[in-house]
Amino acid sequence: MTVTIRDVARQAGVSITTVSRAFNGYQDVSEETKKKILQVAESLNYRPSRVARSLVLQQTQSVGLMISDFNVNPGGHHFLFDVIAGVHDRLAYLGYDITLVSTTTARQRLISYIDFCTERRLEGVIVMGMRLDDPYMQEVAEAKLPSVGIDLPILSRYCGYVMTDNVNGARQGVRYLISQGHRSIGFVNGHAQAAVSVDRLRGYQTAMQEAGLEVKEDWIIHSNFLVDGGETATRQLLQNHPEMTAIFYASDLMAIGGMRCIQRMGKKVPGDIAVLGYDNIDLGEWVTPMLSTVAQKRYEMGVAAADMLMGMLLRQEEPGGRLLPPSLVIRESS
Amino acid sequence: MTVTIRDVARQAGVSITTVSRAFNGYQDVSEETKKKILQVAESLNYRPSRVARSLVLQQTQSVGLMISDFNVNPGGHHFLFDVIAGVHDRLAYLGYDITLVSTTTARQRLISYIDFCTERRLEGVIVMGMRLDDPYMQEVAEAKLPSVGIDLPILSRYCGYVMTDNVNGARQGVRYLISQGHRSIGFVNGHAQAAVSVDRLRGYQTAMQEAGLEVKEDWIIHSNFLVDGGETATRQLLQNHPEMTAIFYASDLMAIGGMRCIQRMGKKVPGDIAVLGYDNIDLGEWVTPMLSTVAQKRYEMGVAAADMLMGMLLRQEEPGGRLLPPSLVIRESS
DNA sequence: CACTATACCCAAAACGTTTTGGTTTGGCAA
DNA sequence: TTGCCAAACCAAAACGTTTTGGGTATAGTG
Repeated sequence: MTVTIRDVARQAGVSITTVSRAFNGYQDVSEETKKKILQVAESLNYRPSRVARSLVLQQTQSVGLMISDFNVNPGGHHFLFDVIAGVHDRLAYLGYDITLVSTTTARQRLISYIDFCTERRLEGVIVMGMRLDDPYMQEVAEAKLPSVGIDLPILSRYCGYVMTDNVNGARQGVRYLISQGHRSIGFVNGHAQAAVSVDRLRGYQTAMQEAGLEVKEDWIIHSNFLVDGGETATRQLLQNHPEMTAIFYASDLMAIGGMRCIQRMGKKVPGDIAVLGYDNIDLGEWVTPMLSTVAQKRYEMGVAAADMLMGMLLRQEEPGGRLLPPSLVIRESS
Repeated sequence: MTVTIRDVARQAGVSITTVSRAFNGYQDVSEETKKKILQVAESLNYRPSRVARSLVLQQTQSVGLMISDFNVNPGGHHFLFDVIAGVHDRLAYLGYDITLVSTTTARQRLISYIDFCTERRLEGVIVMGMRLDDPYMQEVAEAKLPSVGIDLPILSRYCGYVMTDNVNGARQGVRYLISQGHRSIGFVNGHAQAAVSVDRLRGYQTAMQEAGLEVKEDWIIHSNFLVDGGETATRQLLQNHPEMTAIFYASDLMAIGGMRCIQRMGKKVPGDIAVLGYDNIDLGEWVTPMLSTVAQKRYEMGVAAADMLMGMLLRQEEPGGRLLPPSLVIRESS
């Protein structure tokens, strides 16, 4: 059926050792036989089997890409897609394969994360989209398998992470709003089970305190990162606190929902209420007014995560926590 | 290092044959020894190696997911992410693994699609995001490897496809505009190298002709599926044809760009110009006015593609062309 | 001529499974 | 006793590679 190294060897009149060595660029095979072998291989359409290779080499050159709750992650694509692209490009460039892993049921029975990975002999894993209260969290953190989390600050012997410097991102954002003269600044945060929410909250608090402004608990609302959540949170904020002149959102999606709500209430953005988002998704440029936001480098996060994992795998580097700098992009909404 | 079936066998005092058979649910191993084996395996943390298994079984239980131009596909996430989720969920459910494949350079040298897949012994491939003029197209079509394209109508002995019924989608959409009294209806299509563009154009033409309306060539513009493309195309259309009262777009992104343009020109949607998009991306609900659109079932497309591929693999079914029904969702923009 | 160095090549073992074609054991009927 | 059967187990081959530890010429050197 499939053509093997043995077929090539027979056809070329050499041993399989020689074929193998010819293919792997060893020096102890003459130019002549090498040419012959390559030519025979070509004519037979021979492709070396990675699985046989993996078996004997005891390494698969492949890592898992774990995306939590793939199917029930509305709006997740705005963030995750670019990260995946970054991870993919970097790993593919280094010759590593990517296998998709999910936390959801496979074959109807729940298979443990670590079982899945060791059965496939994955050499490492990149984890994304996971909540802090996800039951798999523990497993990932404790596994003796090199892994790096994206927006998931777990650090251990085998486990590093990459995320945007959310404390500073939020801090810079709020600081900008303050610099524009705002004093009553609301904050619509994401849900508390996202690591980023914790940091962004701290950034907000820090910026307010640094400016000598009081941090009022009921200026802060936890929502869901999505447009509708931003809308309802905004309504609540504005009804209870008419003095508010600016709102900072922990995601662009919520900010877009917020702008919509504000405009529906007959107020102007940024005239009456300034709006600042977080993420810099493509659509921020296309809403009216154009959304100001704290930008995350999503593709670069993927690349950084891949690099960290490769560092562990290839050069036994220690995992760490890598923070990528955010940047402020001011458009029209603030 | 890693614990193998041999370790389990030794520790349990049986042969590796018996361990294997115990694990695979054969009947000729007594309850007692089976219990013993399972217990030993548990205590040793034994996990059978899929790679050894693949080698002897001559099947990997894994398929490729090929995403064309992963990194240079702005806006692609709106469509591709959900499809990927569908493909993933279905295949994971059936116990198949997914390996990411891209058309881009791996290890700096261009590796052929078919080489990539056979080296890894992938059993099939699902291809998405590919243009008709992609150099890989030919290769996919001619490969003796079961594959199904998404929005890529190539049909051969080994190659099927899944797409939305774009002819009817466009036809229904335009028909709706006509039913609302519009007679001068522009069409902003995607680029001609996308299979869907061909079909949507035909749908537009059909609907116009069925209503006895003339199809004017310069009412039709080919653009790029993206917001900015929609914006410029709209400006062009409206400047040259002030009589136009409705525009149909081949993507929601372009429709959103179009609405922005129309509003910038001081006209009202849908009062002056009615707008109808295509895709039903999440943001259509959150622009003002809310976007009317032809909805595609993205997740279901992924599931259908996975199902077709599995049908070929598991039950030797013939590949075919599966068309999923679109549906009209009318909101405020038309 | 004997010895050594070099260039080229190869047999066999190993990787961790599955499966084939057995063997062994004990029980039971004739 | 013998023969037969079923239940429980196993040795060995196979899957397609890589690598180790050689071997055999040929050419060069003293």
